[in-house]
Amino acid sequence: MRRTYTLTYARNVTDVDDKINDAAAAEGAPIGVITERYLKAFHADLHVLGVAPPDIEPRVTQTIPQIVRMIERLIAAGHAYAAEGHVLFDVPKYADYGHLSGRDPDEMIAGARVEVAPYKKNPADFVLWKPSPPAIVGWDSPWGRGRPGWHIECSAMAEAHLGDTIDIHGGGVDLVFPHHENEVAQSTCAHGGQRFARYWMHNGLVQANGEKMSKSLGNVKLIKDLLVDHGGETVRLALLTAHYRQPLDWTDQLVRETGQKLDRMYGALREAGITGALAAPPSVEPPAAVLAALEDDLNTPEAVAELFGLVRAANRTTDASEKRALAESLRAGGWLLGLLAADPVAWFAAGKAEGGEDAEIDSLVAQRDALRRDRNFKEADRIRQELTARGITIEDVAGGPARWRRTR
RNA sequence: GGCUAGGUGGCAGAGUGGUCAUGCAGCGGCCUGCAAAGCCGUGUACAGCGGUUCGAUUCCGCUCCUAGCCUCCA
Repeated sequence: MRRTYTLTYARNVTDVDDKINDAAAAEGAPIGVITERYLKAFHADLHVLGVAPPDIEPRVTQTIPQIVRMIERLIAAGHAYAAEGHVLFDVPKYADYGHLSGRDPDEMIAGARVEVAPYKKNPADFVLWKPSPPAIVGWDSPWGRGRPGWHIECSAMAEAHLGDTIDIHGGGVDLVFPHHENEVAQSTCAHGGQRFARYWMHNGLVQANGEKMSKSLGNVKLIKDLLVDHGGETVRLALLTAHYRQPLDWTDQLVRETGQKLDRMYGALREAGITGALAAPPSVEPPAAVLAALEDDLNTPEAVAELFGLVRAANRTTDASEKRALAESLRAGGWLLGLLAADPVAWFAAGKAEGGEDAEIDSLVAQRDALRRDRNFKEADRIRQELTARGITIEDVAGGPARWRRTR
């Protein structure tokens, strides 16, 4: 996006809610200790995945005055009301409620299953501010000591940092209702009917072996656990396998095939003589087809397919300079996707250790090279068989020492 | 039950009103001492039933199935 637009990327952090409060109470620590810990881990994981950091990362606890002021405006405009220390958004007063998520407010009210709090004028009304008992974190407000409800914080942070209207709002599909619906309602009503977001990008969810990841099912995959077994680049490409709006089923097969894909790409770079890691944007222009795929609603599967077109072209040509040019184009395309920046030789050496078993394998491969030079193929093949059985694939190189890698 | 998004070749996964996705796996060939890697070739794939059209996987309707949300979790 930055190729075409001046971009400000903001990512809100909700660093106070009832789950955090519960965790803090359980540990006897202030909420800041809990949120700081998880935020750090979150940042570390994203860094390994090659996710670009936001320009600004506002936090709820630093936005309380703006939240209070926004609630005051909503009350003044007749879109919210205070009751028993709570402030609630008056849903029926906002005619477009339900538009984003395609829901009919009347039906939702009729189908409300949850017990309706007595202070609500309408079952669909949601909390903007709620009172905090002394044991729970709270801030002074015109309605007494309390804390923000879920939803208002995002409206207030967006307003404080990006203005009344933002261009693109992202988030998981699971947040469309109620969170984003409520955000639209609050922001639109606080801004005299001004449009809140021009575009919404809702990403599909990652599933695990065909079922939803959830704590209650106990099948949640943490990024840091995935990274123990696989490189960040492999996890990243695996996540880019499906279009962002589609759900993605996380399986062992997916990860294995993703490793094979990267082997194929890095193999083409290596054969073309590309060396070293790429630390800064490449000077070569990215392939137009890759750029076009990404600019078309972020079609990453299409972009990756275009990358493979370059792989094949580079592998096919026997002209060294053409091969090199295609490989550099491939790498420039990979850069747009946050891929292929590693040193190609190092890629295939990843996971190899000095000494130990790997030193022994090195030695066996060298022995086999010598046997092949003596045309003692019987003995050379015996060593290869032994290594194959140990999960090692050998690639002979004409006029040089053989390469080996662990079989995927 | 309501809403939303989907059902594409063995698997994963794009896309399109009328020749090609792509990757993995399979099969045949080239290369190789033999392999691996790579290259070349190879698949009556578009849930079912109707409709629109000269022509539909692509548009419309219905049916069946799946996932998500409407509730926890994130």
